[in-house]
Amino acid sequence: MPVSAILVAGPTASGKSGAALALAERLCGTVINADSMQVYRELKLLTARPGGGDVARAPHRLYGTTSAAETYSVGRWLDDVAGALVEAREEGRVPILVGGTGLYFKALTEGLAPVPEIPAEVRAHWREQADALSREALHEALAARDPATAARLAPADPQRIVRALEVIDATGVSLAEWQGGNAAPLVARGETLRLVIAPERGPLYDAIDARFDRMIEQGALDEVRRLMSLKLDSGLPAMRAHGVRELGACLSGATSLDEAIAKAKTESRRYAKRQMT
RNA sequence: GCCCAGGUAGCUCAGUUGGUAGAGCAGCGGACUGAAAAUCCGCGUGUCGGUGGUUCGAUCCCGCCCCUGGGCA
Repeated sequence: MPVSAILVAGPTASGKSGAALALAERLCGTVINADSMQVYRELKLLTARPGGGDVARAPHRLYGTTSAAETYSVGRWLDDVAGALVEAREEGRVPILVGGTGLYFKALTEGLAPVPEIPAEVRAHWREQADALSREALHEALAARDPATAARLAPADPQRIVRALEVIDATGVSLAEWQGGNAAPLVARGETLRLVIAPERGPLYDAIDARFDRMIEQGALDEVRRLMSLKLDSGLPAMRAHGVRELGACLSGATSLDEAIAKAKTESRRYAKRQMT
């Protein structure tokens, strides 16, 4: 059975990128990003994006390709990956996908519901509603239009409820129905070699802490200062990267650096825990 | 040395008019279909600082001791 792609997954700070790079060198591969945050150009240090030395050793794709002012998504990633896969194959290189975003791997190997792009006005409208309404009211609004999807969602889960609302609003079809028929996956599960890096909890947490200290030494504060100077909407995905809010609070004088560092480390640890489940 | 205030979950603290205690955060388990580094769900036994005493019964009241703040010498 042919292996059409290698997938490398694992929690943050587990050494995925290094492993992928080593494989790429040995197998004549192209490293392709499967991380939702490493796509943002302005976030290099905080997302531990592969640097110049790494990029020189093997081709890297889909890193730092998007402005932090944009909202990236699984859908966009699938489009981008499709191109990167074609390119790698044409060059005779093995695609090595590496990243911590489980949803991206899932969409890659299982396909995604073919929901059309939702107009920006519709998305903006429901996001405003989410801020304006109570959680219960938002859930009731969905139940009135799309009882099937509403029944599957927790009333306290505004993010998914907003998504369901914008889909029924823009397409007239229930999200539950859309999700019943996925588009064909880009790579079949059986044709992939899947590597999962699963470190012990204790050493992993130590690695997370040590890596964040290194980020600070390398100028993570400046990176956040530059990001802040763009005056972007705090609801943007890039603004939710671990450390952005914490270091931002420190820069504005709201908290001490030690406090910001401790909080950012905690966020990363909690994230690693979620990645492992 | 003396006087005050504290010592309760990993941390910050609440509480029990005496019937062995509970929140937030952390932590742990889990879910997940275009914001996923997101969003959401579930999980609370800890010598209630130590030791004597009063009491049917003490984490709570009393004595002594230890520790931490603050004040006075």
